[in-house]
This record gives sequence, structure tokens and C-alpha cells, in this order.
Amino acid sequence: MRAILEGAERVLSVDPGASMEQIAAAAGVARTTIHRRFASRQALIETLALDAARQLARAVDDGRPDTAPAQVALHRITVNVLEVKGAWAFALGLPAEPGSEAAALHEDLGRRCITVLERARADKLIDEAADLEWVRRVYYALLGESLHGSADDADVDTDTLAARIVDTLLHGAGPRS
Amino acid sequence: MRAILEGAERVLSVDPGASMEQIAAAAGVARTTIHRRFASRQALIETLALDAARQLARAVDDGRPDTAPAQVALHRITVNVLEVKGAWAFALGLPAEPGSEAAALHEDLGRRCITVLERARADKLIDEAADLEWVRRVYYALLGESLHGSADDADVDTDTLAARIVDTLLHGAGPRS
DNA sequence: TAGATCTGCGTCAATGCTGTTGCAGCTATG
DNA sequence: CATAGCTGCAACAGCATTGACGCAGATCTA
Repeated sequence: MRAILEGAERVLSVDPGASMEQIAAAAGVARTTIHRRFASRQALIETLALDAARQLARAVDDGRPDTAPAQVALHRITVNVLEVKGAWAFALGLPAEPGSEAAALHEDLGRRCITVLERARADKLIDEAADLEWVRRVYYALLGESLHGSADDADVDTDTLAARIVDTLLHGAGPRS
Repeated sequence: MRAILEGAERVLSVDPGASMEQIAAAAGVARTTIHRRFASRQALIETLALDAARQLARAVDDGRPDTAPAQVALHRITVNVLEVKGAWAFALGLPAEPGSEAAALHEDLGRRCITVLERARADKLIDEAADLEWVRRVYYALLGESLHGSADDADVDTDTLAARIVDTLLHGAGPRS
């Protein structure tokens, strides 16, 4: 079960159009076994998306977004999300079915992200006039970009990557004053 | 010919796995007509990618990356690229075949982007110590994010979007000093 | 007008994927 | 030991897609 989801993630993140046969091979089971557990390819993918969304939610919760100082929460959340999103890139990149539980989770995550950003703004880390929705989108984009990972990033630890993301989000590329 | 490429872009940007039948319908031609011009689905997609890469190259050239002041070039290039990338999102998102002409164009674009950033750094727009390769990736990510376009962005002109991208790239979300 | 070219249409064979089923073997639990 | 549950394997039908033709009609050109 878990093996199937992990195999599916591995294969589909490389080729989103991969066949059930390839997924089964990656999971180390027979194709029919997958069909016995998931009514259809679609059902498998939805389960995959939901499972990944739950892991992402846990990753954010672990960063104590409501209680830790904004600066700290931002960093910890970034580290956790980098790890989860790295392992479930395909599942999390899936367009969430409107009304699905996965979609609800992602919306909730979005709200929670905005909350952290508001706290960061209250701490003068973010400009008063900033459009937090845009800041959130930039943050997501930076996370995504870090995951593409140039060759150099391979042997850099997650903490360093996270620090770079947060720094870029807050200060951009301009000269430090 | 042009109609086929444009139809393919329209359809494939919505569903990358769309059939030749759907592409033909979008292009306003019969499926067999496409097969007469393109030896295979693969050939069509490669042509699409190459065509889009060429348009992107032209968009960058139009921004005078080597002669205009860095600030100006950055803005103009951003505007142009936003327009081209908005219209050819699928084709430009395609992983370029190693060694292909499209890949060469993209590599060249990358180098040209770095050059502009170096000029911006010389003008004190970018921090001395900044890793320009990372800055470039952030720039690409911001471009991509702007194209996803939240509902609000729909009725905002390209100039405003570009200004926001450049501003975020240089200053981030932090407070302005 | 005559010819060349391109198009749409219908049809065809080949291929690959999906989802289902029957059968046999393995394992754990009672 | 016996049984229930799960697995792999093989095979099957159904379906969609790809790529290839031949033919007939339209359009453009010499």
C-alpha cells in the first residue's frame, strides 16, 4: 500500500504519463495487485494527492506556525516543506480536485501561510504595504525553484537552502544596507 | 502550419496528454493533415518547442540586453518575456532535448540573462556577493509565478506585472529603507 | 483551361493501456 | 492442521490512439 504510493510517486514524478505497469514495477508488485487496491488509475492518483497533502500539512504544523516567533516559524516551515515537497513533488504538483479533501487541505495551508506572513509583517520583517497574497506566491515559487535543484544544490543541506529562500523572500537580490 | 502550432499550444497547455484529434480540432484542420506535415507527435512537439524558443529569443533581443541601462533592460525584457511565455507556456515548459537547437537557444538565453544581471550588479542594483545563478533562477521563478496569474492579475497590464517582478527580485518583501 | 497541390474524409492495421477474472501458491491466524 | 486472505501470473476483452492510404473536391497557378 505504502510501497505502491511511493513507487507511483517515484515513477510519475519522472513521467506523469507512465503506465500502471511501470508503477507496479517500481513498487515491486504485480500490476493486478494495484488494481485490486485502487479501483482505477484516477483513484490511485487521488489517494496519492491526498496522502501527500496530509504529509505537507503535518510538515507545516511541525513548524509551530502559530506559536513560534515568525522568523523561526518561517525557517522551520521552509525546512520541513522542502523535505516533504522534495519527496512528493508529483503528488503535490497535482491540480487538486475542487471540493476534495486534498483541495481543502491546500486551501487551509494557504491560509496558514498568510497567517505566518501577517505575523512576520507585525514583526517588521515584511513591508507594511506588501500584498501578502503576492508574497505567498513568491514564497511558493522560491520553494519550487529550490527543488529543481541545480547540480550545486545536491550536496547542500536543507537548512542552508531554507535560509537562502527566506533571505531572498525578505530581501531580494539587492545590496544589503 | 502556424495554425497547427498555435492550436497545439492551446490544447497542450491545458492537457499535455491531449490526442492529435483534439489538437487538430483546435487548429481547425483534419487530423491527417497534421500527420502529413509532422512525421510524428514527437516531431510536432519538437517543432513547437523550437518555434517558441525562437520567439523567446527575439523577445529578449528586443529588450536590448547589452546596450540599454541594466534597470531598463531588465524591465523591458521582463515585459516581453511575460507576453511570449504567456502565449507559449506549454512549449517553453518542455524539457529541451539535449543537443537540440532549442536547448542551445535556452542555454544562450540563460547566459544572456546572467550578463544582464552582471550589468545590474555593476550598477549597484544587486548585491556584490550575490550568487547570480541563484538570482537568475529566482527571476525565472518569479516570471513563472506571475503567469499562473491569480484572478486579480487578469486585468493588470504587463508593465505593472513586470514592475512587481523586478521590484520583488531586487528588494524582496522586506520593509523599504 | 489544364495541371499541380493541398485539404478533408473515411478507413485500415498495429499498438499499448486499462480493468477484470480464474487459478495456484504462500502466509498467518484460529 | 485448516482456513481465510493476499499475492503473482496469465489471459482476455474493450478501448483509444497513432500513423498510413486512397480518393475526391477545392484552390491556386501556369
